Amino acid sequence: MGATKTDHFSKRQNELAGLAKALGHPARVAIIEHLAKVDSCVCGSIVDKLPLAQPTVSQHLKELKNAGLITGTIEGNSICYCLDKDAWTRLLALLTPIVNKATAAMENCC
Amino acid sequence: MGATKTDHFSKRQNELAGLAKALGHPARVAIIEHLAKVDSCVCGSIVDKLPLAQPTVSQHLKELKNAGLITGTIEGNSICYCLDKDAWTRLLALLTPIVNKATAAMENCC
DNA sequence: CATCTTCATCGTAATATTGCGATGTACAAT
DNA sequence: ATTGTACATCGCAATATTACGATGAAGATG
Repeated sequence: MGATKTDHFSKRQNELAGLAKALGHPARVAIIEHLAKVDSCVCGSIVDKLPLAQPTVSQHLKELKNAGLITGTIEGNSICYCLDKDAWTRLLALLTPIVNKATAAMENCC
Repeated sequence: MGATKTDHFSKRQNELAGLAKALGHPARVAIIEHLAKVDSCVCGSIVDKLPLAQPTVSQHLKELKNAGLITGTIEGNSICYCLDKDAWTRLLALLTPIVNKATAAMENCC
């Protein structure tokens, strides 16, 4: 065992888990926060911002791209990374109802 | 290698990564959604809702508790699980600025 | 063309996660 | 006291993740 039983869960559950999993590493959070701080696309220079070797960063960027949280457009010799609007909107849409329930639940609860 | 270099990143980044990682599995999303749907604490009966064996569910619940997303109170023979208001509020607070930037960035971007 | 820069991929080692059977613990009920 | 129920923990096997050196591919630059 060790493989996640993806097929036993709903599409929605797998979608949220996939997005959350992509965010579930500080290096990837750092990448995302950097893109958010710059407030636009970033061509190159992402490796320099992280305390990790280039292949490792490349791998993290790949996972973020696979999850859909960022896009990468080839820009001459380097690559232009950008936050993906739709994915982040979707993530918030998936989380908000849960957060609402979580904050409301305390009333009639332990 | 293989160990996450937690100490190279900021407290904030590790905090968000930790919360996201806990959500990064469909079984744990399913648990959370169940708690949200019921809209109050749930004593027992969580194992029955998942297509996983009891020790596996117990482990997922433990991770959610460690991340702080849920609380578990001993209630006689069973345990009362509940969404943790503060953690979810915090998660939203960590994500919102990023989402705002993500939705705004498309304007002046690739 | 030769070379540099930028990023991806391969291969591999270390470590973490996932899943479950077996077993343990604690309270409840008879 | 014995049995049952609910959950946790242990131990193991299968798989996934993390990290990086070495190497490869593609455009830029001299």
